[in-house]
Amino acid sequence: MPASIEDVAKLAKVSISTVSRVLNRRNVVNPNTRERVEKAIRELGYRPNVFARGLMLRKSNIIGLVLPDLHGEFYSEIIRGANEKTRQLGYHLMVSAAIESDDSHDIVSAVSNQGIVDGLIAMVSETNAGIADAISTIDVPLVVLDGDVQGVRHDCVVINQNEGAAAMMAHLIKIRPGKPIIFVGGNETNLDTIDRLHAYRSAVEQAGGEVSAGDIFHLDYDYQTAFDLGVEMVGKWAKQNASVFAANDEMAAGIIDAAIDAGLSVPAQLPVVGFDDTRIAQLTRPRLTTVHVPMAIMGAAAVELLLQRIEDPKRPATKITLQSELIVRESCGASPALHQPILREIS
Amino acid sequence: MPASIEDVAKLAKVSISTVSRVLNRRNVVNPNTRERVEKAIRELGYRPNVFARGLMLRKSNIIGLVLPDLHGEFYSEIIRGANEKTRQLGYHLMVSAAIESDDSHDIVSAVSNQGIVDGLIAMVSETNAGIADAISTIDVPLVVLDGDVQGVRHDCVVINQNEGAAAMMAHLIKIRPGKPIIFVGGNETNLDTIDRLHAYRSAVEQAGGEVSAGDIFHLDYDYQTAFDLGVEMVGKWAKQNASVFAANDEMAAGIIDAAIDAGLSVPAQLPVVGFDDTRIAQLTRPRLTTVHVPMAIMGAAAVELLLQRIEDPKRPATKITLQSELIVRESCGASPALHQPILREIS
DNA sequence: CTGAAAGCGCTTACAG
DNA sequence: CTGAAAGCGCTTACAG
Repeated sequence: MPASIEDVAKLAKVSISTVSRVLNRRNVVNPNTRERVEKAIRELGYRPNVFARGLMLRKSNIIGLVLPDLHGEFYSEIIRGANEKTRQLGYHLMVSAAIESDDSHDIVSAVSNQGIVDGLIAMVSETNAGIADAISTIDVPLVVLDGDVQGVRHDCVVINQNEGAAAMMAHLIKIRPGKPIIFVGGNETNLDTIDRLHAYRSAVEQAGGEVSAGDIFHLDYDYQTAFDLGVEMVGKWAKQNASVFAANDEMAAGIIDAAIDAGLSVPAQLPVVGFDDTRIAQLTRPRLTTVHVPMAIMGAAAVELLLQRIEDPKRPATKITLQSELIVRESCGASPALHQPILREIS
Repeated sequence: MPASIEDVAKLAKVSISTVSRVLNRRNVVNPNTRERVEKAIRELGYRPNVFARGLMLRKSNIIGLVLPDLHGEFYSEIIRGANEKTRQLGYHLMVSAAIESDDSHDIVSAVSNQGIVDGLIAMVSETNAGIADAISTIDVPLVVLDGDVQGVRHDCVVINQNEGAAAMMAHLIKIRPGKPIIFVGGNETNLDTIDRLHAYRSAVEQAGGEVSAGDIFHLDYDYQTAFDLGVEMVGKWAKQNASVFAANDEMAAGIIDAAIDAGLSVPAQLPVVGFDDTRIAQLTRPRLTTVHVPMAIMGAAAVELLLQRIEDPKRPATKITLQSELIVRESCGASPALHQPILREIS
């Protein structure tokens, strides 16, 4: 049984009020008294009981992070950024992600309904996700990542994907003017895919082209399915002098590998670009031209925002927009030197 | 202000004792009464206060997971496995990882000293880490991942790396009998590297070879440093008809890329193999021959073990050993068909 | 500057 | 089967 505040009080021959005061550095405690108390605390190895404290203060110093998934670098980078900021600011991080067996409601309640977190960061990556409903029922400060939830007042941090995606499209169009660009996205209801596809359409139309349904594919962000698609399509795409714009790096890698297996040279016969700028982007050969998305920073920014909200519950809702950035490597067929001028043109 | 147990009691016209009883499904409560109470609970949207409950029960249903780092797939897979099992068993997961600014003591205390977790899973990956000291001071049930901590009674789950590493070495020796094998490890104090290097030495000696200091390199598990080393050494290694045994997939990828950039063909002129079987292993060309390490399972097993210990504090300390497994792909120069016979020989 | 006392929201013997 | 009461370990007015 660990020492309680009463044990400390007895040892230091003061009341528990005084012990509590030195703990919370409130009103000035007499230096001598304080020293006695501190000595007792040390001797007893006393640490305040979090539950008793939480009961009074209604604060746990724990924030929750709810993710739709835990596969891949994308999410782990968010956790990494959130962990760092959380620790720096003296909080703790409770992480929860969807598992196969649960509907999205469970995920949120798993971390929030217990009432133990002081606030919640939730990533909403699907438009149709019940997670949005679930979120709308929670009653702690909330920061939404990536998406938006109707009907709840909340802060959010999003990535301006449009910017990076538009730069990428401009880049591809510049390299192969008038040639088709294939879009390989994730699920149709996935918010990131929606954003990136939107940028794709705009760019194609703006360039005077026409968006063809046959140029758009919806997969699942995985290497293997993209590889399989590539096996089937890569020859045809090369014949059209097309380029491939994949909505994440893994799918780009899959398509590149399929192309190479088919004896095509990337980028010469088929430029392929990705999105996210994960580690994978530097491991493929050719190295991936992609769009950098600051995932760890997103996690950290969310934590900061949330803690500000916890401190001041009625500050105006804030939206932080992080910029994405075109990273030109080898898989698009343009030397990095080409990069600057192009960027300038579209800005 | 959320509803309290008293609000429920009033609405249902019973005492708080009765409300508490229906909540905890203790002694049979009269069905009629129970129904009244449950109705009140529903109407009020009542949820028990975790802090008050924790104060009485001394239980938070939160377990802590302390990791040395959060970069890369290795750790994220552990989190994924732990998250799944934790949720299945009705617990919550608090994650904490080292950040640059702290000494290892901070990491552990960040999650355990608050006294809020019911138990702790800690990964110890360095022999010299102060984290071991820090861990020895904690007073909740503990499961150690990968390493071992002196002087504390604890359960642990480890990977039998020796098995996979030995199989890999036998495989390499079989392919190029009598030729040198280069070992590229992580830090010298890293437990995984120590294990893998040990298997390396044994295998070389057992094959009648001699371990040469010049064949052993200690890097940092990163792609880039391995690539740099490769740039420098790859030609020499190829001339010696050597093979390269890297202690993780990323470094193997770095060396492969360096070899290819140098105009060498992998595996024909330089077989290179990895360790861990992360996603990267399937993205490299040639695909990596590597050793599969069940990371997610390790995370899940640790959670299970911890919860068993929490339930029964005096059960004997248990050690779970998970097997690693040689995965033959392309980068070693042996067709998978060769795989089975070789495995049989060494077993 | 310090102490006695109330109260946070629960659980759990103890009576009835 | 149900209620009154004590107690978990804190914080915080309120007096002094």
